[in-house]
Amino acid sequence: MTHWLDLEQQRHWRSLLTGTSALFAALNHDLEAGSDLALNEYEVLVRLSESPDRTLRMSVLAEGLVHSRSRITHTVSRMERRGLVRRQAACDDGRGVDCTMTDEGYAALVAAAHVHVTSVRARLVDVLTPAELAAIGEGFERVTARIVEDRPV
Amino acid sequence: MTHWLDLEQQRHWRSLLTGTSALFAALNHDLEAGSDLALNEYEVLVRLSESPDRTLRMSVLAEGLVHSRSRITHTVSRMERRGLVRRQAACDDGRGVDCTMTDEGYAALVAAAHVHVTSVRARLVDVLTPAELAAIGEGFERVTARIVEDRPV
DNA sequence: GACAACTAGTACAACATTCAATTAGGATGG
DNA sequence: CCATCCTAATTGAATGTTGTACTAGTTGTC
Repeated sequence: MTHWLDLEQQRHWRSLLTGTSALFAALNHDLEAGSDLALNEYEVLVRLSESPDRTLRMSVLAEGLVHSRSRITHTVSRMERRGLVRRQAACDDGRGVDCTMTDEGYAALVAAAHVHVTSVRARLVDVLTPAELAAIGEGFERVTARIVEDRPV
Repeated sequence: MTHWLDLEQQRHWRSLLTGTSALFAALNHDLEAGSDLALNEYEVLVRLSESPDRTLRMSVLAEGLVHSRSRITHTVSRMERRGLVRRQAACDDGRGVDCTMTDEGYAALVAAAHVHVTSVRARLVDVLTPAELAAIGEGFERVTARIVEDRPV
C-alpha cells in the first residue's frame, strides 16, 4: 500500500518544486544578465576560491557541486577554453587532475559577486523570515546527508 | 556597496543549493529506475490528470511547470511520440494547442505514482519535521510569488 | 612483481534544453 | 478593413547534460 501525501504535504512539496525551479531560473537569469558567468560556472569558481592554492581535484569539484564527473569535465573544459581555470596532472596521484582558478577567473568571480549576492537576497533571503531560512538550511542539510549515506548501496 | 550574506545565511543558502540538486537528482533517479517516466514527464501528466478533460493549453502547462514554451513543445512532442499525450488545436483560439493525456498516459502515471510518492517521502517529507516542511512550503510560495510579480518588467 | 579489482578522468554519442527565427491567429486603432 | 502589434506555438541550430565505454594509474593480494 502506498502511503500517500496528505493535502498539506502535497501543497508544500509542490511549492518547493515550482519554487526552486523559478528561483534558480531567476538567479541564473540575473547572473547571466549582469556578468559573464552562468550559475554553475560561478559555483565552480566559488569552490575554487575557497580552496588552498585555488585548486581542487576534478572529483572533489564534481562531488561538492553534485554534478556528474562527465558534466564537470565539460564545464571545466569550457571554462578552460575561456581562460577562467587551468588543469594540470595531480602530482600525488597520476590519475588525478587538479583544476586551478586563474587570475582571470578570480577577476570574473569578483566582478560577478555583487550581482549574484544582490540577486540571492532579493529573490530568496530577504523574502524569507530568518526562521524560514534556518528551517530550510537545516532541513536540507539532513536531506542531503540522507541521500549521501544511501548512495553506495 | 554590496550587502553580503552573513555566515549563517551563506550556510543555509549553500545547503539549499546542494540539497535541492541532490534531492532532484535522487528523485529523478528513483523514478526512472522504477517507471518509464522522467520527473518532468511525470509532472506534465500530474498537471493534466488534475485538469478538466485531462487537457491543458501548452502555455498553461509551460507556466505551471516553470518551463520555457520551447521546452514544453519538445517534451510534449517526445511524449506524444510515445503515445502518452495527444495534441489538438484549441477551438476557442486558433493559435492555441490543447494537450490531452491519453489512457496510456494515465496508466503510466498510475504505474509510476507509488514509486514516486515513496521516493518523495523517503528523501524529503519523512526526513523533515512537519514544521520544516511547512516553513519550506510557505517560504517558497512567497519566493515564487515575488518572482512572478517581478516578471513583466 | 604480477594479477585482478578499483579509481580518476575523458571521449563520444544520445538526449535534453535554450535561443533566435518563423509561422500563424488575434486584438487594436486609425 | 488593413497595418501594426501582440500572443501561441513550433522549428532548427547551438549548447549543455547524461550515460557508456575507454584509457591510464593505483591498490591489494597471493
